Amino acid sequence: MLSKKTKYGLKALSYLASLEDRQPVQIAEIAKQENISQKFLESILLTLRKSGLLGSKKGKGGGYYLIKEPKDILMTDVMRILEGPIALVPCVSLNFYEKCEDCPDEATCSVHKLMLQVRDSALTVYRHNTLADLIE
Amino acid sequence: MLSKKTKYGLKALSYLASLEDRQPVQIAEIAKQENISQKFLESILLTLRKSGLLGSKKGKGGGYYLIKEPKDILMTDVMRILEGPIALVPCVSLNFYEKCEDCPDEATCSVHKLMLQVRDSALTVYRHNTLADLIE
DNA sequence: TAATACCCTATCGATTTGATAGAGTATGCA
DNA sequence: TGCATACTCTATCAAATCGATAGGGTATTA
Repeated sequence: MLSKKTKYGLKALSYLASLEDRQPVQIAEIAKQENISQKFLESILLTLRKSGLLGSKKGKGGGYYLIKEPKDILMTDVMRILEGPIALVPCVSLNFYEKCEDCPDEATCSVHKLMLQVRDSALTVYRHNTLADLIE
Repeated sequence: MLSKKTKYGLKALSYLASLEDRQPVQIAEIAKQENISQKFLESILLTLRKSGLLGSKKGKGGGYYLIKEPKDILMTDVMRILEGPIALVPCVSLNFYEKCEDCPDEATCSVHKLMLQVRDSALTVYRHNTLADLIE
């Protein structure tokens, strides 16, 4: 299941991308437009800023804004920042690899075999979608 | 993330499929061979039996066995039984559909759009894999 | 009839999730 | 300068979920 964090993060990014200019937008505006708890959204936007997808401006007239153009923001990056690993098990993860404790041999593991295919299929989707594609 | 329940369930099914005959196999044997907590596995096998994938025999010489041939057991069915919805959000689920509370319009929702593609890519994988494919 | 092995319910600690509260700090403008 | 604005950060919390375990019940077979 997709976490609310990821869902809200995607919606917030889409909202920013849908605006014509790249002026700072207040948290309150995004929260209201997208039906998101403002405080929760606050922490999500902070994550996105720290990871380099968003910029922020403090004080009056401040807010959050996209640093890159929507067409240059890949879903692979967004998903890894918000949701974490794209793989369903650590032993097939490219960026978060971990060996299974219980599994003696990955090469013959049926779960490994299946999850490798699932990961690749998901990666293909995320690599072919930018933020711009989502708001068309 | 894939739950341990699904992971163990897949391993147990693969173990049964890898055996030559279809005689009942005791929980203890599967648990030992696949490094799974026996009690936990017990509840998983019970789920698989209730859903029709496994049969069981009580008493001495009893155990669990596959009802269908491995090549006739689709991963779509296995995953739905063990893990639940294949979709990452209920609003794109075929078998567990639910409307999002916060989302005013699915047709224009960016999350919906992306998750629809992810679901389809996962479904394609699960539909093209049977239990027999996993143990090759 | 006794041993075996599945059946079922209950419980429990740990973790995660989604949300909230509140104080701190930088900025812009009058 | 001083104040209002709006992001920043930490702490907390209830609820849900997960993985695991315990223990007794019941059907079957040798």
